[in-house]
Amino acid sequence: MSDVGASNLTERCRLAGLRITGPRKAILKVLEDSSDHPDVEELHRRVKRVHPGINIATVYRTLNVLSEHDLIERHSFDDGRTRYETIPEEHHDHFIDIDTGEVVEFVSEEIEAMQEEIARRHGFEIVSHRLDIFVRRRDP
Amino acid sequence: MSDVGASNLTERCRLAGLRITGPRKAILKVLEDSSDHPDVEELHRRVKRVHPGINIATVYRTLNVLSEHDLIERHSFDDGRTRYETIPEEHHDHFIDIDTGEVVEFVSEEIEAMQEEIARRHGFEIVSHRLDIFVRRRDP
DNA sequence: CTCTAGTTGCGAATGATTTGCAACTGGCAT
DNA sequence: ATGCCAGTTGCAAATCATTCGCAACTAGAG
Repeated sequence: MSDVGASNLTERCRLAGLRITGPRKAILKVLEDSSDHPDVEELHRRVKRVHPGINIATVYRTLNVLSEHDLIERHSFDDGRTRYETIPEEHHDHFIDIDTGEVVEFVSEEIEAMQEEIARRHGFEIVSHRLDIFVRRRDP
Repeated sequence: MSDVGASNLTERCRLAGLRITGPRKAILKVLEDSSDHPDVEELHRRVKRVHPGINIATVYRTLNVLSEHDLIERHSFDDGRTRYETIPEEHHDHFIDIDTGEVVEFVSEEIEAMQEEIARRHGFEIVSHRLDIFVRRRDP
């Protein structure tokens, strides 16, 4: 019962009609085990540890399929490459430390609520959003 | 006094120590005249109308120089290409209509304030941020 | 007017991501 | 179990956005 989450993403893939192949199992496992926001190259590196033969094109293709099915989330901060994370239980936003590149997640009900409010005023319905705050550590 | 803004960006370039060349004049003019958020290819297209011979590499280089000097702002929504806009008088965030691709700007003091608050709680100092809200028009 | 560091055009190089294609393989239907 | 076949994979080549090397220019300081 410790890795309930493990079957979760795989199960959702199955429900989405995706075939659970060897390479995919490996990719899904790595995604589930990653609590950070790795880019494709890093994911490929991690996946190779459990499924050595895998080609990076497969990683790209799988990530695309997964994100098209809303099973993972794609981010583009500002470093040129795309980064991924599993869809979090509850939505969150990001602090990006511009000195270290570290990513910290946070949630704010108030901000979310205010977004809804503003969107409504503009006649929009929110589909999704992203809030990335670029920060640096306060001088101690 | 109608196009005060026109000499503005050019002037700021001069102050930043940049040489105002023919190609640059053209690029600056296009940037000033653009109220949308064009990508490099689109900017190149527009610049060619006023300075036909210009190479896209020049556009790239100039945009990089400008944004390094904080004279324009670079955005990466989710379509893979980078888009630019002149630095707005006051900061704003974006609604992106996922059906049409249209970008609408908005400001919210409250959200800004709330971000400061949250960052402080996390021991961060905000350098900048971006809030992109992906929306669709409310059914009438 | 001269000189030179900053700029430009061009084409080739890069880096990230996609695609064509032939060989495989899950997993539903026998 | 067994066979079938659309979905998937590996590989290499292709594509896309962006950068770079370099020789030829040119603002604009002196």
